[in-house]
Amino acid sequence: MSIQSLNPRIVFIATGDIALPSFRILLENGPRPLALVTQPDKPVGRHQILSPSAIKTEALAAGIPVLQPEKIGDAAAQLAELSPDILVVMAYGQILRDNILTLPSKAIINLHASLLPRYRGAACIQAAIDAGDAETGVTSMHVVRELDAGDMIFKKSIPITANETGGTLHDRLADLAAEVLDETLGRLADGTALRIQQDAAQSSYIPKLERDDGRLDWTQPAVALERRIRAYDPWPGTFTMAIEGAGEKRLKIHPPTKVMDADLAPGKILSDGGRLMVGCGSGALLLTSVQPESGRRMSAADYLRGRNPTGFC
RNA sequence: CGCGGGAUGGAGCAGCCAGGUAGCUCGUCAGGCUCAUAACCUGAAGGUCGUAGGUUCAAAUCCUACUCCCGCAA
Repeated sequence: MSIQSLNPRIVFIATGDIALPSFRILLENGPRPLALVTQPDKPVGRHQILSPSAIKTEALAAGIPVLQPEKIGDAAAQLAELSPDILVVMAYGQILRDNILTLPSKAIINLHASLLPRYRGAACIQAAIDAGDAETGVTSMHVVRELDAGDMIFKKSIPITANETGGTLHDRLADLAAEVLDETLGRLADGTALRIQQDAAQSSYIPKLERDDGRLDWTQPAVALERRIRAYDPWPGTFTMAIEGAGEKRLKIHPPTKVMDADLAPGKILSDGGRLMVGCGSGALLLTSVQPESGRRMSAADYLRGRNPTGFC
């Protein structure tokens, strides 16, 4: 029995771009969502222009009604009128309360970009790379009050490559999520869906990342820093403070970087022939791409040509 | 109009506050040294100092407007 033939009434709840492929697969293969719930438009970019999420734009283009309540609880009555069978939640950005959890007749499911119970929370993608995991994936689960702690239905994994960044992994997981959603809906429809309790002892929670979390600590081992620089690209990015003369200037560090077997004090710089090497807690890191304050992204060689940093901190 | 930084030969920067011959580190080209070199030495070419106005005897430098780039913030 296919999910399409049952034609459950679905409402899609999402804001982040990672949900786009999943939303599209419903538009293409059905069941067509009755509505999209997404966060209110927010001021975005350098000029703080009010902008809709990409998924809202797609929904409108497809003729799907869009709801943008300040708090999703405010829209409970409106959603109840749609009498949904299944709510699909992904990267929405608000905690769902009981008045929403009890709405659908069949299930409220969430797609999460990690192999639960590892990496519950917002920064799950970065966490997998940062930890040096060999693989990660997408898990579908039933939504409960505790964040990302519901019973799991289905999961699919993919390997993390050696030069994986948060950005590339985000995109791959977005596509994977669409497959997981399709499979999950199918299993729910034909009654083969599993319900696997999460082992709380194995769980970990990764809070939302802030800009300042990207500051590199050069006393850490080079291998850990190399992973972090990849994990945090493009969000929140990594940076250090470059000591230039009497002052310090912010310097963004972009991947790729290379771990070197060199004995150099943490934060100390070795530059020769346009190569920029920084000492770490153990080993050193060869930087290839950096971005000074108010400047554009440039090679380490270009950076050294005009600036004269004496160390990083 | 959210806050702030920037635009100077091919690259990255200094010079601007206290206007008066355009500089640094590289790159390019030519020659030299060398078994040889991305190393070293010598020399050369290359810039309407983002655009348009204004002030001035004189503007990269002061004033005004505009264009583009970037950081913060989201």
